[in-house]
Amino acid sequence: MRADALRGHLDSLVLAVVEHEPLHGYAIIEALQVRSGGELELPTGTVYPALRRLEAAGYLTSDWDEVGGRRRRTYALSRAGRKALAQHRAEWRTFSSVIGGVLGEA
Amino acid sequence: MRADALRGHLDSLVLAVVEHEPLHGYAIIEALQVRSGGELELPTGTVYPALRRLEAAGYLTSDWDEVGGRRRRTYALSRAGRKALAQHRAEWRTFSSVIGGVLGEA
DNA sequence: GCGCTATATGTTGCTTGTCTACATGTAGCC
DNA sequence: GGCTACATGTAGACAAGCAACATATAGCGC
Repeated sequence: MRADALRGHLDSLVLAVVEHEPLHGYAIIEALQVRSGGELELPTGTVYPALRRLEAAGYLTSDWDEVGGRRRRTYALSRAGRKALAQHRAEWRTFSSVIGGVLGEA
Repeated sequence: MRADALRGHLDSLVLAVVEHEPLHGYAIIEALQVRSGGELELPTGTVYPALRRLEAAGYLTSDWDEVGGRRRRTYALSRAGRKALAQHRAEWRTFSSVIGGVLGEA
Protein backbone atom coordinates (compact mmCIF):
# COMPACT_ATOMS: atom_id res chain seq x y z
CA MET A 1 0.00 0.00 0.00
CA ARG A 2 1.40 3.34 -1.02
CA ALA A 3 2.61 5.59 1.74
CA ASP A 4 0.66 8.81 1.60
CA ALA A 5 -2.59 7.12 0.68
CA LEU A 6 -2.93 6.89 4.44
CA ARG A 7 -2.62 10.62 4.82
CA GLY A 8 -5.57 12.06 6.66
CA HIS A 9 -6.94 8.65 7.61
CA LEU A 10 -4.49 7.56 10.26
CA ASP A 11 -6.22 9.54 12.99
CA SER A 12 -9.45 7.68 12.39
CA LEU A 13 -7.68 4.35 12.60
CA VAL A 14 -5.97 5.17 15.86
CA LEU A 15 -9.16 6.42 17.44
CA ALA A 16 -11.01 3.29 16.30
CA VAL A 17 -8.42 0.98 17.77
CA VAL A 18 -8.61 2.45 21.27
CA GLU A 19 -12.37 2.68 21.17
CA HIS A 20 -13.12 -0.35 23.32
CA GLU A 21 -9.93 -0.60 25.38
CA PRO A 22 -7.12 1.80 26.19
CA LEU A 23 -3.82 0.79 24.63
CA HIS A 24 -0.23 2.00 24.70
CA GLY A 25 1.61 3.07 21.55
CA TYR A 26 3.40 -0.15 20.83
CA ALA A 27 0.19 -2.13 21.29
CA ILE A 28 -1.64 0.27 18.98
CA ILE A 29 0.89 -0.41 16.24
CA GLU A 30 0.42 -4.16 16.74
CA ALA A 31 -3.35 -3.87 16.87
CA LEU A 32 -3.41 -1.97 13.57
CA GLN A 33 -1.24 -4.61 12.03
CA VAL A 34 -3.49 -7.43 13.21
CA ARG A 35 -6.75 -5.67 12.39
CA SER A 36 -5.58 -4.86 8.86
CA GLY A 37 -4.53 -8.41 8.13
CA GLY A 38 -0.89 -7.36 8.03
CA GLU A 39 -1.38 -4.51 5.59
CA LEU A 40 -0.54 -1.76 8.04
CA GLU A 41 3.01 -1.86 9.34
CA LEU A 42 3.32 1.62 10.71
CA PRO A 43 6.69 2.94 11.86
CA THR A 44 7.02 4.56 15.27
CA GLY A 45 7.90 7.83 13.57
CA THR A 46 4.38 7.85 12.21
CA VAL A 47 2.38 6.62 15.16
CA TYR A 48 3.94 8.34 18.15
CA PRO A 49 3.66 11.85 16.72
CA ALA A 50 0.08 11.04 15.75
CA LEU A 51 -0.72 10.03 19.34
CA ARG A 52 0.70 13.26 20.69
CA ARG A 53 -1.25 15.18 18.09
CA LEU A 54 -4.47 13.46 19.02
CA GLU A 55 -3.87 14.05 22.69
CA ALA A 56 -3.11 17.72 22.05
CA ALA A 57 -6.38 17.92 20.12
CA GLY A 58 -8.19 16.53 23.14
CA TYR A 59 -9.26 13.27 21.53
CA LEU A 60 -7.04 11.05 23.63
CA THR A 61 -5.96 11.07 27.25
CA SER A 62 -2.81 9.34 28.42
CA ASP A 63 -1.46 7.82 31.62
CA TRP A 64 1.88 6.34 32.47
CA ASP A 65 2.04 2.92 33.99
CA GLU A 66 4.72 0.32 34.46
CA VAL A 67 4.43 -3.32 33.49
CA GLY A 68 7.32 -5.71 34.06
CA GLY A 69 9.81 -2.90 34.54
CA ARG A 70 8.81 -1.20 31.30
CA ARG A 71 7.23 2.20 31.12
CA ARG A 72 4.10 2.49 29.03
CA ARG A 73 1.99 5.43 28.10
CA THR A 74 -1.54 4.20 27.80
CA TYR A 75 -3.98 6.14 25.65
CA ALA A 76 -7.72 6.21 26.11
CA LEU A 77 -10.47 7.76 24.03
CA SER A 78 -11.95 10.94 25.51
CA ARG A 79 -15.53 12.04 25.11
CA ALA A 80 -14.45 14.44 22.37
CA GLY A 81 -12.49 11.60 20.80
CA ARG A 82 -15.56 9.43 20.70
CA LYS A 83 -17.43 12.20 18.97
CA ALA A 84 -14.57 12.76 16.53
CA LEU A 85 -14.49 9.07 15.75
CA ALA A 86 -18.15 9.06 14.83
CA GLN A 87 -17.51 12.08 12.64
CA HIS A 88 -14.54 10.39 11.00
CA ARG A 89 -16.59 7.30 10.28
CA ALA A 90 -19.25 9.39 8.56
CA GLU A 91 -16.58 11.22 6.57
CA TRP A 92 -15.01 7.94 5.59
CA ARG A 93 -18.29 6.67 4.22
CA THR A 94 -18.62 9.78 2.07
CA PHE A 95 -15.01 9.74 0.99
CA SER A 96 -15.09 6.06 0.17
CA SER A 97 -18.22 6.34 -1.92
CA VAL A 98 -16.95 9.43 -3.75
CA ILE A 99 -13.63 7.88 -4.70
CA GLY A 100 -15.21 4.54 -5.49
CA GLY A 101 -17.81 6.29 -7.59
CA VAL A 102 -15.39 8.36 -9.62
CA LEU A 103 -13.00 5.47 -10.02
CA GLY A 104 -15.80 3.24 -11.17
CA GLU A 105 -14.93 -0.30 -12.02
CA ALA A 106 -16.20 -0.31 -15.57
CA MET B 1 -14.52 16.59 2.84
CA ARG B 2 -11.19 17.24 4.48
CA ALA B 3 -8.40 18.31 2.16
CA ASP B 4 -5.56 15.91 2.73
CA ALA B 5 -7.80 12.88 2.83
CA LEU B 6 -7.49 13.18 -0.91
CA ARG B 7 -3.74 12.98 -0.74
CA GLY B 8 -2.44 10.12 -2.80
CA HIS B 9 -5.82 9.46 -4.42
CA LEU B 10 -6.13 12.42 -6.75
CA ASP B 11 -3.94 10.83 -9.40
CA SER B 12 -6.28 7.87 -9.65
CA LEU B 13 -9.26 10.15 -10.03
CA VAL B 14 -7.68 12.18 -12.80
CA LEU B 15 -6.62 9.09 -14.70
CA ALA B 16 -10.11 7.63 -14.36
CA VAL B 17 -11.78 10.75 -15.67
CA VAL B 18 -9.78 10.84 -18.90
CA GLU B 19 -10.07 7.12 -19.42
CA HIS B 20 -12.76 7.19 -22.08
CA GLU B 21 -12.22 10.64 -23.57
CA PRO B 22 -9.35 13.13 -23.51
CA LEU B 23 -10.16 16.29 -21.58
CA HIS B 24 -8.49 19.60 -20.87
CA GLY B 25 -7.74 20.78 -17.34
CA TYR B 26 -10.76 22.93 -16.79
CA ALA B 27 -13.04 20.18 -18.08
CA ILE B 28 -11.34 17.68 -15.78
CA ILE B 29 -12.14 19.84 -12.78
CA GLU B 30 -15.76 20.05 -13.89
CA ALA B 31 -15.97 16.33 -14.63
CA LEU B 32 -14.69 15.48 -11.15
CA GLN B 33 -17.24 17.81 -9.65
CA VAL B 34 -20.07 16.23 -11.59
CA ARG B 35 -18.95 12.64 -11.10
CA SER B 36 -18.58 13.13 -7.35
CA GLY B 37 -22.02 14.60 -6.96
CA GLY B 38 -20.54 17.97 -6.08
CA GLU B 39 -18.23 16.69 -3.36
CA LEU B 40 -15.02 17.45 -5.23
CA GLU B 41 -14.43 21.13 -5.89
CA LEU B 42 -10.76 21.09 -6.69
CA PRO B 43 -8.83 24.35 -7.05
CA THR B 44 -6.67 24.90 -10.10
CA GLY B 45 -3.62 25.01 -7.84
CA THR B 46 -4.27 21.37 -7.09
CA VAL B 47 -5.25 20.03 -10.48
CA TYR B 48 -2.85 21.72 -12.87
CA PRO B 49 0.28 20.66 -11.00
CA ALA B 50 -1.16 17.15 -10.77
CA LEU B 51 -1.64 17.06 -14.53
CA ARG B 52 1.94 18.13 -15.14
CA ARG B 53 3.12 15.53 -12.66
CA LEU B 54 1.15 12.78 -14.38
CA GLU B 55 2.45 13.84 -17.75
CA ALA B 56 6.02 13.89 -16.47
CA ALA B 57 5.45 10.38 -15.12
CA GLY B 58 4.36 9.29 -18.57
CA TYR B 59 0.76 8.52 -17.65
CA LEU B 60 -0.75 11.35 -19.65
CA THR B 61 0.04 12.94 -22.97
CA SER B 62 -1.02 16.47 -23.84
CA ASP B 63 -1.77 18.48 -26.93
CA TRP B 64 -2.63 22.12 -27.39
CA ASP B 65 -5.68 23.03 -29.37
CA GLU B 66 -7.79 26.13 -29.75
CA VAL B 67 -11.55 26.28 -29.42
CA GLY B 68 -13.39 29.54 -29.85
CA GLY B 69 -10.24 31.59 -29.48
CA ARG B 70 -9.28 29.89 -26.21
CA ARG B 71 -6.19 27.79 -25.79
CA ARG B 72 -6.69 24.39 -24.25
CA ARG B 73 -4.27 21.73 -23.26
CA THR B 74 -5.99 18.43 -23.77
CA TYR B 75 -4.78 15.42 -21.83
CA ALA B 76 -5.13 11.81 -22.90
CA LEU B 77 -4.33 8.58 -21.11
CA SER B 78 -1.19 6.86 -22.35
CA ARG B 79 -0.66 3.12 -22.42
CA ALA B 80 1.37 3.40 -19.21
CA GLY B 81 -1.40 5.52 -17.74
CA ARG B 82 -3.96 2.85 -18.50
CA LYS B 83 -1.81 0.33 -16.72
CA ALA B 84 -1.29 2.68 -13.79
CA LEU B 85 -5.03 3.23 -13.55
CA ALA B 86 -5.69 -0.49 -13.30
CA GLN B 87 -3.02 -0.68 -10.61
CA HIS B 88 -4.56 2.26 -8.75
CA ARG B 89 -7.96 0.64 -8.85
CA ALA B 90 -6.59 -2.54 -7.33
CA GLU B 91 -4.78 -0.53 -4.66
CA TRP B 92 -7.94 1.38 -3.92
CA ARG B 93 -9.87 -1.82 -3.33
CA THR B 94 -7.24 -2.98 -0.85
CA PHE B 95 -6.98 0.40 0.81
CA SER B 96 -10.69 0.81 1.09
CA SER B 97 -11.23 -2.61 2.61
CA VAL B 98 -8.34 -2.14 5.05
CA ILE B 99 -9.57 1.21 6.32
CA GLY B 100 -13.17 0.09 6.33
CA GLY B 101 -12.19 -3.03 8.20
CA VAL B 102 -10.19 -1.28 10.89
CA LEU B 103 -12.75 1.46 11.26
CA GLY B 104 -15.52 -1.08 11.60
CA GLU B 105 -18.99 0.19 12.16
CA ALA B 106 -19.72 -1.66 15.37
C1' DG C 1 29.47 -10.85 31.22
C1' DC C 2 28.16 -10.51 26.22
C1' DG C 3 25.20 -10.43 22.38
C1' DC C 4 20.77 -10.77 20.59
C1' DT C 5 15.77 -10.11 20.24
C1' DA C 6 11.48 -8.25 21.78
C1' DT C 7 9.34 -4.58 24.15
C1' DA C 8 8.71 0.40 24.63
C1' DT C 9 9.02 5.56 23.68
C1' DG C 10 10.50 9.30 21.34
C1' DT C 11 12.84 13.13 18.00
C1' DT C 12 15.00 15.24 13.74
C1' DG C 13 14.81 16.30 9.29
C1' DC C 14 13.25 15.11 4.54
C1' DT C 15 9.84 14.84 1.21
C1' DT C 16 5.71 15.50 -1.19
C1' DG C 17 1.06 16.85 -2.24
C1' DT C 18 -2.69 19.95 -1.47
C1' DC C 19 -4.13 24.56 -0.87
C1' DT C 20 -4.40 29.78 -0.93
C1' DA C 21 -3.43 33.56 -3.35
C1' DC C 22 -1.84 35.61 -7.16
C1' DA C 23 -1.13 36.41 -12.24
C1' DT C 24 -2.61 36.39 -17.08
C1' DG C 25 -5.62 36.32 -21.01
C1' DT C 26 -9.97 35.52 -24.17
C1' DA C 27 -15.17 35.51 -25.24
C1' DG C 28 -19.62 37.13 -24.66
C1' DC C 29 -23.09 39.86 -22.59
C1' DC C 30 -25.17 44.21 -20.93
C1' DG D 1 -16.31 49.58 -19.47
C1' DG D 2 -17.53 46.08 -16.26
C1' DC D 3 -18.94 41.58 -15.25
C1' DT D 4 -18.98 36.54 -15.66
C1' DA D 5 -17.46 32.28 -17.54
C1' DC D 6 -13.74 30.00 -19.61
C1' DA D 7 -8.86 28.64 -19.49
C1' DT D 8 -3.97 28.00 -17.82
C1' DG D 9 -0.56 28.48 -14.73
C1' DT D 10 2.99 29.67 -10.61
C1' DA D 11 4.92 30.75 -5.77
C1' DG D 12 4.93 29.88 -1.25
C1' DA D 13 2.87 27.93 3.00
C1' DC D 14 1.64 24.00 5.53
C1' DA D 15 1.07 19.42 7.26
C1' DA D 16 1.59 14.55 7.67
C1' DG D 17 3.95 10.39 6.98
C1' DC D 18 8.45 8.39 6.81
C1' DA D 19 13.47 6.85 7.45
C1' DA D 20 16.93 7.09 10.50
C1' DC D 21 18.53 7.73 14.74
C1' DA D 22 18.60 7.61 19.94
C1' DT D 23 17.58 5.47 24.35
C1' DA D 24 16.35 1.96 27.76
C1' DT D 25 14.59 -2.52 30.01
C1' DA D 26 13.67 -7.74 30.09
C1' DG D 27 14.84 -12.19 29.00
C1' DC D 28 17.24 -15.73 26.65
C1' DG D 29 21.37 -18.46 25.18
C1' DC D 30 26.13 -19.01 25.66
